[in-house]
Amino acid sequence: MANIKQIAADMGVSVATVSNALTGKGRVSAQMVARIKLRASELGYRPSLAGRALRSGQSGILGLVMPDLTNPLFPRIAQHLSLAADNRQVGILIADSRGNPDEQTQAINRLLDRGVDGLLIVPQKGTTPGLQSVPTVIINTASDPDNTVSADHAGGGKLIAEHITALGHRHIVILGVDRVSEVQRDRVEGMRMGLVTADTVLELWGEDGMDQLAGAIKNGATAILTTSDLMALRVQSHLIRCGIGVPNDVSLTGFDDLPFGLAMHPMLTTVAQDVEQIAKVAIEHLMRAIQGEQSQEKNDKIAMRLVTRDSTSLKRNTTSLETIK
Amino acid sequence: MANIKQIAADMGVSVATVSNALTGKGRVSAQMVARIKLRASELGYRPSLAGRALRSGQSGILGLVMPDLTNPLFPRIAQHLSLAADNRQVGILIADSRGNPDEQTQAINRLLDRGVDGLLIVPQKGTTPGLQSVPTVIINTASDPDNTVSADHAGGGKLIAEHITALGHRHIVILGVDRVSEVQRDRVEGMRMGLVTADTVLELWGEDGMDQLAGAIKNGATAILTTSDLMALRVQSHLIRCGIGVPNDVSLTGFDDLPFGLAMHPMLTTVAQDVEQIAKVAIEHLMRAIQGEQSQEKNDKIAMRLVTRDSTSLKRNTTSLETIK
DNA sequence: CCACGTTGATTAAACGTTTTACCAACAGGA
DNA sequence: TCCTGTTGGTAAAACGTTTAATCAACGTGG
Repeated sequence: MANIKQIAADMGVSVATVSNALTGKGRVSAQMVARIKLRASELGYRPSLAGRALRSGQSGILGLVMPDLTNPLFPRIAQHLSLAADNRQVGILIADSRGNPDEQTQAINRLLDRGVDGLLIVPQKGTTPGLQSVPTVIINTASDPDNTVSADHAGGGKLIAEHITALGHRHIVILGVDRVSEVQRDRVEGMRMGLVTADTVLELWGEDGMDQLAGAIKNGATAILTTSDLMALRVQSHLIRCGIGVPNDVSLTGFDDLPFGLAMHPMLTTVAQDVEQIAKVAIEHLMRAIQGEQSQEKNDKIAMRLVTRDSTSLKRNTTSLETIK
Repeated sequence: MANIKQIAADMGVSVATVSNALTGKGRVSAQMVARIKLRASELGYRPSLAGRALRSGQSGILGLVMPDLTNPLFPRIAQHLSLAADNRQVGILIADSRGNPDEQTQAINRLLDRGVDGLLIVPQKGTTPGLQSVPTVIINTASDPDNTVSADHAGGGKLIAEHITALGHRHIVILGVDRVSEVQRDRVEGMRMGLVTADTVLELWGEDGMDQLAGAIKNGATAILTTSDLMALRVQSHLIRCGIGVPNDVSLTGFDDLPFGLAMHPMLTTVAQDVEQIAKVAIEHLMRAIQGEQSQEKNDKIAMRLVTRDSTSLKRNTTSLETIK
């Protein structure tokens, strides 16, 4: 627990000189800088962030507000945010908004109480946190007005739709999880853009949609595009029970590239968010805003990446189902 | 940005009195306390954590060190830790050890630099972080020497093994993921304890083990106990290809109760960690240690919970496989 | 020789809080 | 009346850092 005063006394020099030497500001002779730095590291000196924060008015800490754990991207985003923050010598304080908009604002307030310099918010489904007293970046909500960075969900939908049409499929089912989610709607929107060359596109939602699947396939659908890997897993289980094979009878895709997609058989074709890039850009924007520089582009969409695996294949001319018929 | 000095000036009173009134220490008349509290809330006063930290030497912040994202419990633990921390008015600063023991010590150092009052560490597989300069609690590693709180992995294994023997199964396969992981070994250990009444127990590990599965079943095994839900999913996919039905021909269990277990068909029987309790106990221990009280029990095992779903069933006298044979 | 710019370092204030020591006023008991 | 204890409050220091203002010393050009 060596402090600046001890180093100063130890070397017969003033505290200001030590501070200047260590931070590189002010005017100190080169050799004095060297001697001070040496002695400081010998003593294992660690500047007190509290002292610095008090003086500078900046805590060097960002607040991260995360929704409930239904978002399976949480750990990866947090991990990469933490990495990006480390590179810039700032810390990340987490808060949990527990699925509830009220808790979300409370979480934000707790972080503000702690004096964070800025906020990273992954908002609750459908909510748009208002303007805060510190610079803020919204993560991963599609069509938000203000400073937001997000995966290009629509682009991802288009990507996977183009993949499926390139394989020759012309009768497609889109299966969404939840209509209220803006993200889900964006994904579906993108899929439709990529399906302009398709003959029929059937859009289904949720549990009910699932039940109509077998019928749709009997009517000629050869590909199912879901808006979530979890949904894709459920569809696959469902199809097996109906005696429908993936990808032989019907191609199936997910969304988000969750780890279990690799454990499925066949392994799931899906589309992945570039969480690393999202985190990097988010921190960049936020730090720029904190340093008072206005960022030119208020809205940033990070491209998604197609992950081609085994659950999609070329459209066959005669499927086993047709022979059954 | 009202501070204590402004409130003091505003009310014609000294800063010490304001501080005493707001913190409840010192001697201030009841009515003065009321007046000061009122005025403070009117002005939207928020105490500066920096000032307080500097004076008290305590930051009110705990550091959380997490391993790479292969641990799917990360978000839930973090979430509940954050909740438990909120209740005690402390913040949680996250750091990522990125799968690498060197990075782990670096992450710890970064947190110490930030002046955290204590550390919560979920260690890398196989590593045991040394004694730190601040109170520390290790989370979720089984047989660690010091202050650790963890799920009772062995107990969980025993639980699921007893479930399977209660269903009448007598020829069991245990399938582990990775022999290096202490957690995995503990789970297997527990399973064996629950299988004392079984006739044959075959212990397999990893990819190779998977390949021997079909053979084992031909030889009469009727239940497969895995040490991870992910593994169970892969096994199920594998068995389907071999024409082996779950649970009709063979019962299957996972470990950890990950979300996708509900999306599988049949839904996966597994065993769940009580992460909420783990988080609560961990924070309790840590706060006690920070406040200088020695906790009596250095090691805490939190019971796991059996989640019975559809992938396990009563042992049939004649399975479809036997009729095939 | 003087005015002056530069270099290297110091002094002191400031950030917001907590806390110890002190003080004034007052009441009660002897 | 004097001693003592209590109550309600204040003054000032302390935590560790940064930084604006100041200063001494030392050439240097005029």
